[in-house]
Amino acid sequence: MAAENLPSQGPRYAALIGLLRTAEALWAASRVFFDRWQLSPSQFNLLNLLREQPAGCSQSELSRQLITHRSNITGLVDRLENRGLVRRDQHEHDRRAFIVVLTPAGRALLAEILPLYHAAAEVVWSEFPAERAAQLVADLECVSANAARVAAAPPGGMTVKG
Amino acid sequence: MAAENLPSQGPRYAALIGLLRTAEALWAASRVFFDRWQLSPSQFNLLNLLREQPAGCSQSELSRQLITHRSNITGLVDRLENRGLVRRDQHEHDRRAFIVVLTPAGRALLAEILPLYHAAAEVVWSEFPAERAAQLVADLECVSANAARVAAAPPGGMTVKG
DNA sequence: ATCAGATTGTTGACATATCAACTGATGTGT
DNA sequence: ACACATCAGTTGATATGTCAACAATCTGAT
Repeated sequence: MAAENLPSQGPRYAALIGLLRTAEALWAASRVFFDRWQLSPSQFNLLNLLREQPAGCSQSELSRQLITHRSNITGLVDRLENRGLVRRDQHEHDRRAFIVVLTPAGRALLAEILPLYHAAAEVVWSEFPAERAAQLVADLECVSANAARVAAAPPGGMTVKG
Repeated sequence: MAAENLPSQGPRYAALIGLLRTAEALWAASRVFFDRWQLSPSQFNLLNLLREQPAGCSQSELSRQLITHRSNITGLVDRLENRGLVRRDQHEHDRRAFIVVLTPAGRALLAEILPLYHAAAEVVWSEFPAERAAQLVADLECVSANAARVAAAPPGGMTVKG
């Protein structure tokens, strides 16, 4: 009974488990951070994306850039619109589409958050020189790309062995 | 209008955004991986945790180890129990609690998954020597701990300035 | 022995995510 | 011009996550 449940079955298995756990912890920390403004990380990401695109964005374009499903954007924009942070404008040439834009209130909220966000980033990386932080992110992107590849085309065959 | 939306407002801000993005991508990749067995990453984590604790686990203990709310475990165990992968046994000394244990079917499913999971871990880390993979995870844990700290006690004061 | 305070698991309300199916509108090929 | 495919957004079903509130049970202090 002690021989069968090896705590770690290889350093790379352990590293992958650890990676997923810390990824989750990071996401949870960002949720705590944004709670002060009753914003979810997803809501912040959407607002921040709109800030970088002052002309606005269709919902489909938002879903592509946020790497999430179209249907997700509906409710996200609904709630942000109800709070007056974004607005749905009619698209000029396409009657199917909306253009989602930041309202002044949304822009003001971001102006309040971003300085604290930048300060938080400094603390988060305080033990790493900027280059090493960039290297860590690059390495993680490499790992993440490998993960996406192997998840889509797994090493044991398409589905189960068959 | 071009001077105001700087694409990156400092390397550490950019690194933090990149970190959260890749963390999300990693989690999404793991979801794709487990889809073949109609398992969510959370369901796999629960099963895998039970594998390491053959005597079973109360739901509260599961929630602590999986870093999630108690109420989450209820539905998670419900669905796994409906599929016959885990079982709720009565706790001997505490009539409030259940002991959740793997069924033989759950153990068999893990035995099918784990070799593929190990193989996937090898591919994911293929460009990194094992030591460097461990270093990356250690660095990420450090960053993640800093993030949790700064999220809970933000640098700009408790709530907003005031 | 009893009562106050924790703890366990469930429930309900809600936010976020997936996917399939649907309505309209746009585009394209013949 | 018409048929067909594609795309935009919404909706409903479901899974996952948060939190607050509740009943039942355990624990400890008096």
